[in-house]
Amino acid sequence: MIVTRFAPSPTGMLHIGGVRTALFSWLQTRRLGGKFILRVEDTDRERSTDEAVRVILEGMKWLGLEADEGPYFQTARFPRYREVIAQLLAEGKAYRCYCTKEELDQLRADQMARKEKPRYDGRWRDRSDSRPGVEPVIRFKNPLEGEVVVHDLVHGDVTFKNTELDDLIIARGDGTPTYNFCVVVDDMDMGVTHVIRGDDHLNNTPRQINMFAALGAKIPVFAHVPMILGPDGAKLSKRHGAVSVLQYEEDGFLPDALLNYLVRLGWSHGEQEIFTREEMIAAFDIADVNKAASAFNPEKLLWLNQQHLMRTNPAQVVPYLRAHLARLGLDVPAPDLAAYETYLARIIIAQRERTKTLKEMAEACRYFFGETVTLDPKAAAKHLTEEARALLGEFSAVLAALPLWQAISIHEALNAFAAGKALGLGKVAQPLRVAVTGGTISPPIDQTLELLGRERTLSRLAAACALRAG
RNA sequence: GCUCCUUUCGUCUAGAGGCCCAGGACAUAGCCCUCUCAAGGCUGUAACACGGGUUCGAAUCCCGUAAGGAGCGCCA
Repeated sequence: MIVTRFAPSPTGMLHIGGVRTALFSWLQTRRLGGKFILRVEDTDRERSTDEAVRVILEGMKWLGLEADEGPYFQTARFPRYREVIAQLLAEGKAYRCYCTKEELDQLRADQMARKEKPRYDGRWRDRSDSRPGVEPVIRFKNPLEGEVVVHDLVHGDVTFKNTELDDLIIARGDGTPTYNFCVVVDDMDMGVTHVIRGDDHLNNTPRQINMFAALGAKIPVFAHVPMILGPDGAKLSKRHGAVSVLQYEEDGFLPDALLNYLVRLGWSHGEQEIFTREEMIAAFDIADVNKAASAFNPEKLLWLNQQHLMRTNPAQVVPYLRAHLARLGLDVPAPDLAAYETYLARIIIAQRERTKTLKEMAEACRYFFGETVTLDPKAAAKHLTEEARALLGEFSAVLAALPLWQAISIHEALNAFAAGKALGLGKVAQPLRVAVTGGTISPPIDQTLELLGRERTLSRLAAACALRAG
């Protein structure tokens, strides 16, 4: 069985870069029935925030990337790390280093001056004495020679020389463990078989492999996925894209659309652009992921969101639309909840091909709620002219007499009415639209009227006709 | 500076030596459809970073160069 994990650090907001890594890990386990673990790497207690943890948990839930295990918190595992450190120390695979920060800074500065790669020189590696007044850090004894080969599913084999690696710190002066060490212990303890993470970690991997080896653990398979760049090709920043994943919920995106967009960054399956969750699961393989970073393209996300809006069963969209209507104070369920939701589903069908997000859709739906409607002054001035209002007055009598209140019959009545007046359809439909929706944009007028119902249609027409009458 | 990674239309990508004077998608331009806005359909503009090799033949293999990125922390 394959085991993957998503291990975000709650020092910044979970954004789409992290989400895509999570998605890749999750997908890789779904097809083959593996296990997906969520682990919060919160060892940096200074910079970790509760808010960031909340975003991770809520974001993953919103996206439906539910973990099979966890969330684990590294801060809860400190005793275990201490235990492993003691073991390494006892086995001579780690040692205490009494260097002060000043000493290390000096060492680095000297090396830089000599144009060398800055690294710890191992000066305490073979000492067994101590230095009073200095709380020692614990360093891992990295092999001095040989090579480490990272077998990477996206990059292939990447070779590092051990001479390029130094003895990294695995526990700070205060005894707390550091990232590179915790990851190894966790991945070992949790039986992680596939480490899928951003390629900014590729350089850390050889050290981690050496630690896995020192602990006698099985070395997992790695897959370092490329980063996501901002639309301008620069590193993702707060100005574009590096916002909390929950922002996308607020902006009106469907989780599946966001996931679909992200899965296509660095991965493809023939010429297919639109994937349901199930299709992604069936087609995805981490080994097919590209090596190069890709830029985030908000337009394509928008397009995909609409595609999903148009293809998803309206009943499934209803709860999402309701959340956005609620934000506008428009979600007032009728006593008959089922009827209300059916009504919303019909609205969704009418609106989905002209709105790209749920937020837009909710805003475009204002005139479907409430009795009256506010007229857009410009639209009214242009379309509700005196003769237009006369037409509307006449036509409303036709509507009032219509035996069946259905789009088809409304459509026929409208056609006949316009033909009778020798007018183009637009000459009647557009004033009608303005009178009844307040603006110039809506679904086809027959559908709009059907959804509005006869009562509201007639009262709004009457209101429009009464407008500045005389 | 050193080590590692990356490089096909503006963007996401297809392409694993001849099927490619490079295909699809978003965006963009034009046309069609049309009661508005859309959606949809059709057509167009647009790319193999550069330089050397290898080969009958290279986007695909090799070597350089350039440009980006990452790591080199008692951050994760």
